[in-house]
Amino acid sequence: MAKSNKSRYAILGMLTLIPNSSGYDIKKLMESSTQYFWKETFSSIYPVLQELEKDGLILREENPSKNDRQRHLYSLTSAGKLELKEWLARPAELEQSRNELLLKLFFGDVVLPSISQQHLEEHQRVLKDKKAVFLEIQDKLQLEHGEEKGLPYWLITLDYGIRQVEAALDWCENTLKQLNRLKKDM
Amino acid sequence: MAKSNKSRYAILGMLTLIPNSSGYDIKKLMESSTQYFWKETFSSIYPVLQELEKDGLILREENPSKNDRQRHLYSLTSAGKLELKEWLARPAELEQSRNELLLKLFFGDVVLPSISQQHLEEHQRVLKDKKAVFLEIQDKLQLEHGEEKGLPYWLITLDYGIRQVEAALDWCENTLKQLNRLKKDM
DNA sequence: AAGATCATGTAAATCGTTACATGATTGT
DNA sequence: ACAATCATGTAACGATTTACATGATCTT
Repeated sequence: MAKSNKSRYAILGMLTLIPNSSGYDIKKLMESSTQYFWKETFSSIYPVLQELEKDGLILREENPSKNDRQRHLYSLTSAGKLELKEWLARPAELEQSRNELLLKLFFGDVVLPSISQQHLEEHQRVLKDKKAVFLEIQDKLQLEHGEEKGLPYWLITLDYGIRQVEAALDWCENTLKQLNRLKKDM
Repeated sequence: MAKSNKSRYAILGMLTLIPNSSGYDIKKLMESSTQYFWKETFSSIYPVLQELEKDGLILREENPSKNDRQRHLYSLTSAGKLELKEWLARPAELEQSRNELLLKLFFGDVVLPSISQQHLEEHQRVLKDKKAVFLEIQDKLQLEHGEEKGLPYWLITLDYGIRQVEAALDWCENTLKQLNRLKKDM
């Protein structure tokens, strides 16, 4: 029995969006779509593709066109599509990750407020960039993929990212003000 | 040279909040404070405590009071406090984690909208509970720790959690409406 | 007496990332 | 020619979680 590896489903899913694709293609697609909530490295993609083929969930094209380089092109089998659907129907587990910024702020009392402020300002910059990127993607998606049936779902995940970033930006601003007040009271 | 293990700093930090504490105490404190953005298991805490002691960053109390059980009580050394402060001054790395819910929604087109709705409704329930817990902690912190100098910093990290949860709840509500519209258009 | 929880630790499994290794093809 | 990037993979490492192992103490 194969590992209950979630990379498997991410890869199966990507192959529904771009059938007849290589590991390389899958990586590129993830980079331009799910990157901020799901990504894979080549080191995980290639072994998983081999596994999925062995399990009969995907099929490797035998005869790629002559002038195509040494690309291994895969497509979902019906068993693969079924497995994907079954996973989609199962409840999602939420794994909360560590947040080093919050940990540093939590111990903020141990150092000067200006240190916490610097962390926040840096975070603010990162968030602003992130938001700008999200908004660009939002525009591009609507312009270039307005026809595709998946669009509403892609926009939903983007919207999540935008809202989280906006909330974090509000928090940064508010927190920076608070830290200024703390400084004055010292 | 020891690993650049971030657990080390989390544990050093906890020992500034509750000096003369055991691994068990540290775990309990994390559970009631940093749990939602940072937690450790016993299996990581005990080895790290041994390492930190070996590195001279914490000191194990030699003579715990007679009737205290086999507890190992640790406190920061000045070298430990310095190391903590140095880490606090360094920029925080942000590790974004995977989000299985978003991945499932991203592939929402492959299944019926009602499946995505179910995921969202379940998520909504979890978020509401989480928010309620956060608000309780907020009250409790202000009532029971109103005097402590660390309080503003603890509240800052809580505020982050509350704002993120609220933004996620807004997103859930909005997304559920959208999915209803999608259903009608089918 | 029994169950909860206090208390510390090791071993194994798992998972993901980084480094390594190789080579073809395309664009300038 | 040369750089970029296309393209596929393996090996090693590191970090975290789960399982295992043990036993004391407190509460009812």
